[in-house]
Amino acid sequence: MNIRFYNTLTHKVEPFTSIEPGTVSMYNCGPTVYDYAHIGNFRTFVFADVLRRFLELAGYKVHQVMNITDVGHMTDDQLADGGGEDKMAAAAKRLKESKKQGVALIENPDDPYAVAEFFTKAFIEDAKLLGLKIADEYPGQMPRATDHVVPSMIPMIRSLIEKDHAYVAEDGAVYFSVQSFPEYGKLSGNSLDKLRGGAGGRIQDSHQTHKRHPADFLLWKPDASHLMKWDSPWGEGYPGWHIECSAMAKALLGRDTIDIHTGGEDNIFPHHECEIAQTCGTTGNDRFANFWLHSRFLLVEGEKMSKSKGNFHTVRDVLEGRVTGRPVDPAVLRFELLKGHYRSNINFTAKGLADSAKAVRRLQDSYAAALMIPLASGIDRKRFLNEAKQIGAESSVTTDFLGYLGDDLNVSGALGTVFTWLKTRPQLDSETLGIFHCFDRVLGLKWGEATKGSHTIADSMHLEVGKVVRVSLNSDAYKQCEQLDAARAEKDFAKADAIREQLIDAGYDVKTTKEGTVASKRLA
RNA sequence: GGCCGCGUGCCCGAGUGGACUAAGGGGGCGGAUUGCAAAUCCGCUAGCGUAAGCUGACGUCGGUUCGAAUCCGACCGCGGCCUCCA
Repeated sequence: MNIRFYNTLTHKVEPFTSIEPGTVSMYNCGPTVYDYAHIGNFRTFVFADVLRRFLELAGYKVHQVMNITDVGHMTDDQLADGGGEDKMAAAAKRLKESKKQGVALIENPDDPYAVAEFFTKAFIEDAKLLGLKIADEYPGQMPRATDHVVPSMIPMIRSLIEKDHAYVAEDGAVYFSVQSFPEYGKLSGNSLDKLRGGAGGRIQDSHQTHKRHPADFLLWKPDASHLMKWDSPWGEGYPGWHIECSAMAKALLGRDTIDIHTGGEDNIFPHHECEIAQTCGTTGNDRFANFWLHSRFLLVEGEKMSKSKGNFHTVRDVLEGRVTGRPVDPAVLRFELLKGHYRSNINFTAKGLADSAKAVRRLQDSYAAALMIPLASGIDRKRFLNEAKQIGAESSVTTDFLGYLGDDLNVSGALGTVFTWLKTRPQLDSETLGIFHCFDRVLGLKWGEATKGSHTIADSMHLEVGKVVRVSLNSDAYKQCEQLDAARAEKDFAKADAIREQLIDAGYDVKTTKEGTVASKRLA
């Protein structure tokens, strides 16, 4: 199929082809683990996940790597070139605060490795809830930077020095020399003479004096006082902020040039620019990644997300109901984060979340109905599912869906085909089930699993099954549904309404169908 | 100061030169159904008109074109970057 992506490197939409036919190597800039991940982080991670899933549905084998940044690094915005407070130290401080308040999240907050481990675990939990496939490949495909300092980063730094792309300055630190790499600036559209040093207000003059060029960036900082430190030919210290991705991409993907590299828009400069310089400086190739894809930022209720504005939400805040006052199903948050185009800012709103909940409910109910076919008709379930997958993948509906995704990952357009198709009231057969299956392979809303713990019926699309199907997986709610039906049959409406209220209070959406009452877990 | 992305109807969000008479979702309104709801289904949801139809409308103003939401220019607005940040 034809696939096109907007490539930040070339500033245009280009046809996508992989280096090796049939496989795609992809590196995603991953989380820092000094705190819980927020919804803006996950906007970018969900984007990367949808990209991977799309490529898989399109027939590629995808080698995906997402790093976990667990090296301390400085935290003070004004003191970026060394100095300032260590991020791990800041995280430790926060953990101690919570310990004082009686919540001991971790045994020893002064152990940076323990802090990193704690937030890594939290991240993987969040990632699994939100359906990131890469989380199932942890730790294999999700390397931790601390594991790669000695085997991958130090050799790469040494190689850059040998090839005169890096130098040891008077202060003992190792810097990459941007002037040794003429392509520096190509990705972001910057040029060395136009870059206004310090315009971002984050660098300190005293650290600039040892560099040959103001834009030279740190590869190794000797610093015995740093919380996390390693032995190196340049003294005990820690690696620069950009080297980990270059080193781990090479180590885990096993190639000098990869197909796709992704990240948030803030990574374009300097992070990805520096990665290109480092990798190409080592390999001598002119490309690190053939395609650079960047997602735009998420806004909250139309404004930038910031702690001072009080609109800074972690994934947990949203899921546990601290944002909207009600728990939110992870599938709803995922839908909210993926429904817009990755190259537009998305606006996270309470209303949008409610919209998404409605959409997810419709999809889940419809899919659940299709899943009931073998149950309703007594067909062998496994055989039926396999057959359905095959037929679904060949359907023109699936082709349309893929067509939109192939056009620079147009998820909104693809969702349009989903709902347009649903409107046609598809027959409840193996093709329909197969189409749903294909949709969800990309959307990742776990429709099948979501139906667990709720009741559902096979005719929610008003299709011909000829048999009542009501599944009971949560016995309490199911019993209440039966009691409600009995009360209605006896025309004891007061009792029926009371039971309905109970179910609603317990967090269920209650609907009445010809076949009886159905309660399903409220999504948001 | 420089570089980059975006701006669509009540809201979200596709569309990127002619079939746009702007997909799809949400909300709203009317109807079917219901003990009542919810869900579901049908219709409507810029203005005028009984209607056929006419006129608007894609940040603003210009331009290119037989034809522009779509291309070009300027401007306005939003977002990102100019050494930690998705």
